[in-house]
Parts: sequence; C-alpha cells; structure tokens
Amino acid sequence: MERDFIKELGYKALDNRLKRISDRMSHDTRKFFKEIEIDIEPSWHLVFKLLQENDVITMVEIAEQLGYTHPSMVVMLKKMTAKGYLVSEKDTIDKRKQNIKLAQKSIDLLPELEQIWHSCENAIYKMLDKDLSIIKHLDEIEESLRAIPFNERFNSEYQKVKH
Amino acid sequence: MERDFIKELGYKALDNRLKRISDRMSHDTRKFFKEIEIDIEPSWHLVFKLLQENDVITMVEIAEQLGYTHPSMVVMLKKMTAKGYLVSEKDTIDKRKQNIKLAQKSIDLLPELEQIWHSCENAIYKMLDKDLSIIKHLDEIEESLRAIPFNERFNSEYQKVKH
DNA sequence: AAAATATAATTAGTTGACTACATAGTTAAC
DNA sequence: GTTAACTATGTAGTCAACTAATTATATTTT
Repeated sequence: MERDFIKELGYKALDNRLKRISDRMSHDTRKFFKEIEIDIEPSWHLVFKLLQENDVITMVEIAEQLGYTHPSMVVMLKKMTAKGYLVSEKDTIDKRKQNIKLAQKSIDLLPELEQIWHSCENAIYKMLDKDLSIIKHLDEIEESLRAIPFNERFNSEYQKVKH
Repeated sequence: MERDFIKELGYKALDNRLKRISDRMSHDTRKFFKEIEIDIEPSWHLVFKLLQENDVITMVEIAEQLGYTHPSMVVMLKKMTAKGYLVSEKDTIDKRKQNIKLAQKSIDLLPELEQIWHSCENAIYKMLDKDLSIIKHLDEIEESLRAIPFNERFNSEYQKVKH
C-alpha cells in the first residue's frame, strides 16, 4: 500500500479530498452506465429529477435551483436536447426565454431511470453506513462559504502573515 | 433566497454536493491567486509540497502519492515545467524515468508559497469552525470506495430492483 | 419615445480530472 | 539471446465545471 499524501494532510487538503471523492464517484457511475448500456451522462440525473417535478422550466431556473452557472447548464441542456431527451421552445410572451421540458423519449425511459436513481441512492446510503451526519457538515461548510467566500477568508489570513 | 435542489436531496446527491463545494473552493482560490498576482495554479500546491519533501522524484511516484492517474500528472507537470517551476531530466540508469525537481525559480518562491499555503490552511480550519470531524467521515468514505468501488455497489443495488 | 439597465441565452476559452491507447525501455523466462 | 511481460511516460479524446464577453429581448427611467 503506497503513501497517500492527500490523506496525510487531513483538513489542509480538504479541497483536493472532496474533489477526489466526487471524481471517483462520478467516474464509477459513468462506468456503470456504460456497463448497463444506457446512453445517459451521470450529471443529467438532477436535470431529469427537476423536470419531473416541473413540467416546464427555463434554463436560468434550472441553473439557479441546481446552484450552477447558466453557461454550464446551456452546454449540458444542449447535449440532452441533441440526444432527444429534452425539447425546448421559445416562450411566446418573453422571447428571451427557452421553455424546456422532457421529450417523449425521456418520459418513456422514466421508470427505468427511477430504478437507476433509487439504486444509486441506496448505494450511497449503505456506503455511508447509514450515518448521514456528514451531510450536516456539508451544509455547514456551504453555509460558511455563502456567508464569506473562500477567497476572502484566504485573503484575510494572508494579510496577517505577509510582510 | 431561491431553492437549493441539491441541498434538499441530502445524501441522495452526495456526489454533486462534494463536487459543488470543491469546485467553489478551487475557483475562489484561483480568484485569490489572480488578486495577489501570483502566476501559479491552485492545483500545483501538492506537487510543490511533495517536491519540498523529496528532492527528486519521478512522475509515477508523484501520481501515486497524490492518488491521481499519471496522464493527469503528465499534463500538470508539463505546464509547471513550461512555466519554469520544475526541471526534469532523464534518469541515467533507467532511461524511461524522468527525474523531476524544483527549479531555482520555485526555490526562490518557496517562502512566499509557504505563507500562502499556511493562510489557506488557516482559512479552512476556521471555515470548519475548528471541528475536524468531517475528515474522519471522508476517510471512511474513501475506505469504503477502496474496498468496493461505487459502480459495484451501484450495480448490486440495481440487480435487486430491475426486472 | 429614447436611453440606460437588466435579464436570458449563447459562445469561446480555461482548468483539471478521466479512460484508452501508443511508445520506449527494462526485466524475466525460456 | 530472443521473446514476453512489465513499467514509465506520453498522446488523444471525453467530460464537467468555470469566467468573461456577446447578442437579443424586456423593463425602467428620464
């Protein structure tokens, strides 16, 4: 077993640690999707879920509710549309808006997708050993970052030590 | 305050949650580096730290100790070399190996970098409200993922429900 | 009514990870 | 001493996020 420098650093490499875990999970998920030959990206999960709840929704609304920038969403939604999972049409009242909804292809696939997501959620639940207390920690971190962005925190520490 | 769908989903969107936090932190860090006009990528942090401890080291060793694939490291180390922070030369005994070490430019910069990293670590420590228990959770998650990869976990849950 | 501002979507370019494959050199097996 | 297997590195292509700047349309102000 070789050395794990990031683990050794503990909280000091928090950022790297979080990224490493989330990358590991999404790459593994992509691998699984390939195995079961479903033509869907893992990252589309939440878009499908959101559109299941909201018949019609605009790009900006999706971005806001998922906490991403809209340029990120544009790219993702364009891919999903290209693959035939979404349809979008211009709003007749406000012509800047694109109203997005699930295409029939998605609606047909939903029962299958539900099973997949449910399996994913169960896998996470068991991986966490049914201990959900980490979520509270994550809530707190995001709360802190919302209150004072990390670059500000970083900078005020830096101002103390730099000469 | 708009809705936060990912937060609502709790453990079910663990992956997205971890990614969102780590992305937020690294983008904020990059922003800070721009502000103080230092020509360094946040992701180089651990490479510098590792090379501070190990005078000379090969690409594969860096990749292993940081827990990344070597293609990822090749790209990063090439950039760092191009910017003059690293020097590498072929091992005389084993000509496949590239021996990598800090260039003078990096050595001169180290005191400054030390201050920056120290500030970063302090910022994280305070952001966590001095409660480091989240790290234990992360250790456990990585331990679980190492024992059984996520795609396997996902798959065994899926086999139970699919018809 | 015209000008200024705001909003929705888009495009382009950057970063940082990955997998899969290719190449070069080393070591082991026969 | 060849051949086979392994190891170190490199290349190509994919993916998901970002920021910054652009375009088109709406809204507000003067």
